[in-house]
Amino acid sequence: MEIPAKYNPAAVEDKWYSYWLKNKFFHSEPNEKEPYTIVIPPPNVTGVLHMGHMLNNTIQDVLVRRARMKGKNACWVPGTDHASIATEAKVVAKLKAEGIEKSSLTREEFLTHVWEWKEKHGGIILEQLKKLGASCDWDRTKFTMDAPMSRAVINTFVYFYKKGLIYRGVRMVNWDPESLTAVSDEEVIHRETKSKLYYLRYYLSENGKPSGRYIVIATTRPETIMADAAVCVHPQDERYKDLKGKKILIPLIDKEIPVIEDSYVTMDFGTGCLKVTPAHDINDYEIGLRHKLPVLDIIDEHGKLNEKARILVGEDRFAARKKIVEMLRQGGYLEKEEDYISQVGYSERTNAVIEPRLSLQWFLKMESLAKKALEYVESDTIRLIPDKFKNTYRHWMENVKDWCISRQLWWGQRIPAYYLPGGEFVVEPDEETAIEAARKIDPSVKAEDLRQDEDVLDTWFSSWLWPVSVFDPEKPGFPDRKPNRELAYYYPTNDLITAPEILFFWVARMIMAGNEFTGKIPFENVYLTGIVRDKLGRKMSKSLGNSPDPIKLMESYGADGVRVGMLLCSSAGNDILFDESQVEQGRNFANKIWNAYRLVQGWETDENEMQPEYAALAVKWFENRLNKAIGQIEDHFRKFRLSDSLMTVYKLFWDDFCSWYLEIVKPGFRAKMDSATYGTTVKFFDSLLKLLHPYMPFITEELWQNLKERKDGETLMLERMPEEAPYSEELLASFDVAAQAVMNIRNIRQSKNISPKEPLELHAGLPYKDEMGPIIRKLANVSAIRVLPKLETDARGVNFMVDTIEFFVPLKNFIDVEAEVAKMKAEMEYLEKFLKTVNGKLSNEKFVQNAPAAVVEMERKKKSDAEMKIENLKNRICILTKA
RNA sequence: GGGAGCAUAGCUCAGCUGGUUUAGAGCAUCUGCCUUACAAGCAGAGGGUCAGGGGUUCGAAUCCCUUUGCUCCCACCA
Repeated sequence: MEIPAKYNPAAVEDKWYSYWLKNKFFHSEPNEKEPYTIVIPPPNVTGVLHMGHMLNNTIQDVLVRRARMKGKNACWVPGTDHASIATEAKVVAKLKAEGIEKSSLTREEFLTHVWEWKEKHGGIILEQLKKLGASCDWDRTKFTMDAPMSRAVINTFVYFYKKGLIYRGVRMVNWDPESLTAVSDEEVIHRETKSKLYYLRYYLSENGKPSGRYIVIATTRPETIMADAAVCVHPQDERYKDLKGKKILIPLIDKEIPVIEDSYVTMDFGTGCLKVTPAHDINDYEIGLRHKLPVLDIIDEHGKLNEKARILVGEDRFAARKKIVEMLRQGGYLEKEEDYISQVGYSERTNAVIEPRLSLQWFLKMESLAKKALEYVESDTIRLIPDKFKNTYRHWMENVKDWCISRQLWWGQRIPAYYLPGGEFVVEPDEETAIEAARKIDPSVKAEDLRQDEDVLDTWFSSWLWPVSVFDPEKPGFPDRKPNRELAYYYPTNDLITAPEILFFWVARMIMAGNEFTGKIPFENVYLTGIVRDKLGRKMSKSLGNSPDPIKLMESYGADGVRVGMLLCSSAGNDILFDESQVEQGRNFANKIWNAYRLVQGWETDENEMQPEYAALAVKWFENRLNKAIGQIEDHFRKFRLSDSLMTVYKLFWDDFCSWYLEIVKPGFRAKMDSATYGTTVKFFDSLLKLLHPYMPFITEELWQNLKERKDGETLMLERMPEEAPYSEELLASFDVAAQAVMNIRNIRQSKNISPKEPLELHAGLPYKDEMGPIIRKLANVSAIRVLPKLETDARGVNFMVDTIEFFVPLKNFIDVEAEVAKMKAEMEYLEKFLKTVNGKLSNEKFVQNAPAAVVEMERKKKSDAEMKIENLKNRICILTKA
């Protein structure tokens, strides 16, 4: 059968993926084997695949496939996250485009729309992962809002509430006026933003009327002055000593406020006077608490001024800022304005400027949870890879603040707090138990009197249960409950592959929840991938349009090619600068494998043919080479050096197998191959396909299926990975000498214009052992190798050295003596310099005394080798110049 | 403002406990080749003051200090 010269991934990938699915090769059930478990970091249910997912999931798939081939019961649990803010925002936008306002819908109506959207778009990303070859156990696919998963969330809320760790309180929260919800500290991104610092005159009050005297206050937020509760100066500030106990009037509205003293104020910033606005600034709020100042909230949930502001009511905060500046200017209150760069908080989800806002929220106390979570990482019970993230992890855990877990959204798990008409509330997993509990407070309460909290829980409050709840959703919330069979078998999971940006959002919290409910860690290793950037180092984003479409990429380069491209440039924790040329390299590698297969399968064998000597030697050498590489690969995996492991296989296949092994055993034109060599070659190919499979599942399955007759239901996926075996370093070294000789002879042919078809003779000096002679003869077309105790050279031929072995290739014609001598002189110069540094070391008594014996010995060998080489060159130059 | 990390070939990175390192790989570049598996290939070649400076040491890309330049994390001095 004619095989095309180029590998066509499209013809192969879908075929094998459905074969794997059909045979349920990805499916795992608890059994007597050792488990290997990964839970996927659940992507947003409405998301589409981006390059970050590609990297992340390729790594997971490599680890899972490899574990499976090492005989473990590998289980990779896939799923999606309901992502409350992101999903709700998307659906709100979609409804708006259809002319429907969220506010016109009831909660139930809105949720129906979201579920519809989820059914339609949810899972696109999972389908895309299949294109990548991800060997997830799809039968286990979970969604964070599946009924059992949601119940787990509710149960944990009730658990922590009853444990006293969840409380409700009025706090300054980060308010997102776009999505109309509070967000956690971690979801606020601070960016330097150009703004202005306004210097305003606040007049001293004389019986409620402005006196002639004023003080100047610097502010970036003049639109909040109506909410000022005081003016604050530093107690030690001499300039304002006489203001003590005085009253000040807020400009424009002439409201009287006190002057207070607090050491929070920095004397040398601005004017040393601070306006205190407890409702709209976190620090001011704290000052307000210390001085018992009234809190006047003048900005509503949309970021507009409300009627309490008295002026500019209904204006957006930014419009109001412009307008009030104008009013202040006209009123003579504006002393000056300066350009100013300040750190402004933006919502991670909507990019709206965060408004500090007082509101009633639910919080989880973190201190006790964080303690244990820190210990696990500090003691390396959980390993972070790379471990430089331990520092940031520690810093966060030591400075952890209570977690605001309520969100003013509808999409998510609704907080199971039920309010009685009297204002009291109970926290219970469902309405029935809530009524029972409520009746203990007020026996007359009826079911319809209870009102459930309107808010839902932060998405991370559900995803922190993920490694537990995907196996046993009944367990979270009940630490004493016996784990089910699945949890007992698969948990703790082995490796977690995720991005460092969610180390705190997610990883740390999974450790907390895992420990709380199972008493165990959720995973052993956390491999933190870098951010995928474009080749200019910019983060890939939709707005920049610098992110390639992963699906298109796979269509043009093949999934295997893309996987290889991603892996080659990704070391743990480093950002990866993505460039299509890397993917091209992956595709080229797939093509190389394809063509090696074409070569091997095209060979015809002859039972009666004897195995040539060169083939026997090549087999012996490659066996050793393979074993060495397997050891190196094992080592790389132990250290999570995935790109190095791939590079090792890459070179093993391309350089050692294709460029050397196959070239040696390749029979002459139209000749047949002996069946022993053929059989071994197929065996080697088989081993290589196994080593390659975790990185390149599709092409390897395709070739493995064709390499021999296979039965239906057989798969490379479940074959055993070749195992480490001893090898001989001497044998490999001996081959290297031969390989060097071959390369030198090829070089000579090229520079002297001698056809590869013309046989040459080779003379070798004494340290040479002719173990690999047949290989040199075959690859370099050498008719005979003469090993001579004393090499005799003349101007009719070229010499070269491999290590300290001298070779000579006699030629028919005289050579260009001048050029040859020049080359050797350059070589000699290099060696003499080298010798000088070595001699420098050896003549240094302190070195000889202090350095380890082995190091000194090494230097001595360097010295004698260099001396010997120089001697050889001298002789040769002497012979050539005399002749 | 505080903390952490990084800086090695044109690019992406190795270099692990200081000693086969006058520093390696892959890609890219250049020069030959459409040689009967592969031009998505083959055979060669060039390319580096290990960011700058100082120190420790017999010995430094590696350890310490410092300068510069990037990156990240934390922190709302209005």
